[in-house]
Amino acid sequence: MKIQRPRGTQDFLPQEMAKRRFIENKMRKTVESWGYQEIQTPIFESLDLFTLRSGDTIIDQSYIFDDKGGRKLILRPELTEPVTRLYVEKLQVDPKPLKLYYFSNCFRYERPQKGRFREFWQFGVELIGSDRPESEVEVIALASSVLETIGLKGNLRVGHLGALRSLMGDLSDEQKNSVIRFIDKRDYEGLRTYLEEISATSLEENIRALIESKDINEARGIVGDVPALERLENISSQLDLHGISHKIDFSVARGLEYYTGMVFEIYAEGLGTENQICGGGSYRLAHLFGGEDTPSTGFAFGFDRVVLALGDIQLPQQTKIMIVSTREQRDWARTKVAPRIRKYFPTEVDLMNRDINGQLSRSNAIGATHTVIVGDKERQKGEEFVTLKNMNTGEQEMLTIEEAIKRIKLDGI
RNA sequence: GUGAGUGUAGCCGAGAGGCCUAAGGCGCCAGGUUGUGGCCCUGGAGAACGAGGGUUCAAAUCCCUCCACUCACCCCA
Repeated sequence: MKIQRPRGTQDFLPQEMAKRRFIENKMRKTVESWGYQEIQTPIFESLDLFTLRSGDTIIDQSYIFDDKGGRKLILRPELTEPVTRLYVEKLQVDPKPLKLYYFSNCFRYERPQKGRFREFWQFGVELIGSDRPESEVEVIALASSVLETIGLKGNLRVGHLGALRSLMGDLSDEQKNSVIRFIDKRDYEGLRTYLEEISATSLEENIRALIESKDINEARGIVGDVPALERLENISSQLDLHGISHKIDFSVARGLEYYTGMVFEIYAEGLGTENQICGGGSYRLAHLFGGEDTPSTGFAFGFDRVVLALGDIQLPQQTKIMIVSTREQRDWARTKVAPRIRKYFPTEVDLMNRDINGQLSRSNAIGATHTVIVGDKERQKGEEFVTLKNMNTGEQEMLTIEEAIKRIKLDGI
C-alpha cells in the first residue's frame, strides 16, 4: 500500500522551495530593515495558552492531544499567543517597544481548499509595549512595505473595534464578542436573532449603519465623537502621509477575540475564496498570561497564499558551475579542480561516468551558467589550465583556474 | 462539518464494458557524435488505470465503501 501524505499538508519540490525561499528572504529583509528581530517558539504549546482568549472556533479547529505525561497540548493554530507567552516569560524587562518577527508553520484542522491547508506558514511581526498610534501605523506600513518588496498588490482595509464596542456600551464583554463574531462572519441574520435573544434589538440599526459607513465622519454621526474614532482618524491620516492607500471599514472585526483596538486586513486578487493574505491589529494579551497589561500590535501574512498570489515569478539566475572532464582527467578534475572553484561558486562534477557530450548535456540540464572543461589539452598546457565555457553565450577560452574564477565573477550572473 | 466535481507512469493526457498484458507528448536513461550542451533522429525503462470490495463470460470503463485533490458553504492566514 502506498502511503500518502496527510490531508491538507504539502510537499515542496526543489523548484517550489527555491521560489518560497526567495520570497521568504525578501520578507525577512524587509522587516529586519525596520528593526524587527526573529524569534521561534515551540511547535506545540499548552492547550491553556489558546483556551484563554482565542475563541471557540480556533479550538475546534486545532490539533489537540495528550502527551505521555498526561499534559494537554496543542499544535499552534497561530502565533500571537505563543509570542506573547514568550514575551511574558523572557522579555518583559527588555527595552520598549519590542519588535519581533517570526516565520513558522501553524496547524488548523479544516477542510482544505486552495490557499487553505492544515499545515500552513505564517510570516508575522509583533510590536510590543507601545500604545501610540505611530506604532499601529508602523505595523500597517510595514505590512504594506512587505507587499511592495515582493511585488504583490493588496487591498487594505482598516477598522477599529472601539467604535463598535462603545456603541454596545451596555452589553457584557461576552455579548460584545458574540456580536463582533457575527459581524466578522457577515452573518446579519444570525446577528439579528442574537440581538433578539439578548433583548438588544434597538442596537441593530446602529450596528448596521456603522459597519456600512464608508468614512469616519459618517461613523461619528452614528456613535458620536468617541476616542476610538479619533484614534482611527489619526491613524488614517498618518497612513496618508506614508502614501498608503486604504479603506476605512468597520466590518473588519477579526475572528480572533483578543483584538481590542485597531484592526486591519489585506486582500489579494486571484485567489478565489481564500483571498485574505494578511490580518492584524492591536490587542492586549500579556496580562492574561501572568504579565503586566501590555499594549501590542501585530500582523500575520498567510505565506502560502502570498506564494500562490504571486504566481509564476522569474527567479534570478544563480551562478552554477559544472566541471566536465575526459575520463583520463576525471579524478584530477574531481579532487583538485572542483574544490578550488567550489570555494567561490556552487560546483558539480560528473557522477555517471558520462562522456563529454553527456556531461555538457547535464551542465545544460542543471542550468549551469558556466562549464569548466578539464581534459588532456588543458593538462598538456599545464596543471593550472582549464577551459571556461559560458553557457549563455557559448563562448569559451583556455585559462588558468584563478583566471577562470575571476572571469566567472566578472560575468556576475 | 455540509453540498458538488475529479482521480490513468514523475508531469500533461487519450481511452467511456471485450480492438487495452492502456495511445501520445514532456521528463528520465542510452545511442547517433570516444573533446563540446541547448535543436533533431533512434532505441529503452517506467502504469495491473487512487485503494479495497462487488456486478459481469469479460471492467480503466458500471455499482459500493474508503482515501486524496478541486470548487462552494464555513473559517481564517
